Amino acid sequence: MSDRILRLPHGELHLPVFLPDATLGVVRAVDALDVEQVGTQGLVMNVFHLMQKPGSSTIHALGNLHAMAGWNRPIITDSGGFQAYSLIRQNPRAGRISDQGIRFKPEGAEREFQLSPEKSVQLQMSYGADVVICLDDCTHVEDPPEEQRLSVDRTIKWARRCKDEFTRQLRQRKRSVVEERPLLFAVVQGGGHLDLRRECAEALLEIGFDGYGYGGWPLDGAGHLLEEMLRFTRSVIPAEFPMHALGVGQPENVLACFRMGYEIFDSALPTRDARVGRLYVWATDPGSGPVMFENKWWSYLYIDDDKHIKSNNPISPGCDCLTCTRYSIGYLRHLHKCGDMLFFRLATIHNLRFMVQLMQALRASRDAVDTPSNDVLTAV
RNA sequence: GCGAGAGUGCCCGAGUGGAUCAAGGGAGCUGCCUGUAACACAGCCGCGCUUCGGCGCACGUAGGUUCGAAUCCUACCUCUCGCA
Repeated sequence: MSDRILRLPHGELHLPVFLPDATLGVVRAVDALDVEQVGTQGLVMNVFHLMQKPGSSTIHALGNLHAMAGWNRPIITDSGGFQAYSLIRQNPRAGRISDQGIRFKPEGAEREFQLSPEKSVQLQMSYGADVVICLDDCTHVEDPPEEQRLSVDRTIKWARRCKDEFTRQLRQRKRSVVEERPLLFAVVQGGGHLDLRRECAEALLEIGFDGYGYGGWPLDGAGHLLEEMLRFTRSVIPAEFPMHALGVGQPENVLACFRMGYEIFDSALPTRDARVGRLYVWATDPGSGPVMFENKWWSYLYIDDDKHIKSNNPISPGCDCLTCTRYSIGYLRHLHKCGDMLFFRLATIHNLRFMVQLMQALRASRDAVDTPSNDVLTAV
């Protein structure tokens, strides 16, 4: 079986991999053991949120991200570029982005925060992240060309500063510590412009990173995946580098991105969908044979639908998760309708299990066409 | 039993004679949700008809006054507080 593996300080990531978003240091509604038992390999956390809540000194006092969250497998930390961008896009008075970095004061916050490329890297490393992501200057596809230009220039400059800070931090580490170093990923911006995407990707490759991410909002106004842009960007980055489709988590979109060569995914969608009662269902039990991705291979189950009131079936036939092996759709619907918190946990466990199974199925589908080889991705 | 007060849509609650549909919350329902969302946002939200323009019935119940009543009057029912 061919296996593409990312070796990290806290373990390996077998690619492709989906990492649930534990933005604030927790996958909402579930505990670390739930996440682990479902087969999740790693989590994505976010410095933008964590530096505010609970704050860096508290995180350090609690033994850093892994100890704090009771999670001893890999953690990728996001730089905060996207979140700052989203915040400021929604409310221009909430912050400002300049060449120096980002200053922001979220509503309700006591003080102003600031993030620079250097600071983002310092924080991520000090928190004990396994993969550090460069601070990027995010845009929306529909933003004007001038802004895309500016975003690309800034993202490249910031990436260089992140790399410098990253190597500086590594050098300062004591030699006696024989732990594996974290990886550093850069993010390719460029909005909807092929030339800018290429320019950004090539400049980042020149600087040299362990992996790359597709940056910017990955969907168009109608919610469709920006396939052309994603495919093109992946094609510019050599195949030996893993690529992270940041924020892509809808199963269909994950499949599409995987086929383009993306192997790392993170999103709040599967867990959020779970919380609002939108559950993922396999058309056929993935444990009973290879998944045929050609047809309608999965569907949504809306737990509130009246037709489920007396359903004694599990959410997804054959699913081996705690929720499906133990509880019926009818009971889960009841839990949701009466607002019991248990629903959030059970639903989240199921959707996360679905994503793990999806990754296994994607890996199997690759094995069916690839020549067997062991391919361990090495650091630059 | 006596005295005082109160009964408004699923819940809370404004409204004390008149303009269009009983204000406004909450709950509920629909939609939205992809590197922030148990949030926020948008729509619906008394009942019955409808040729989709409307029509009829609803403010504890039943009568009454009035051109017109959730609003005023009478009786009854129910609840709350106080006194026995």
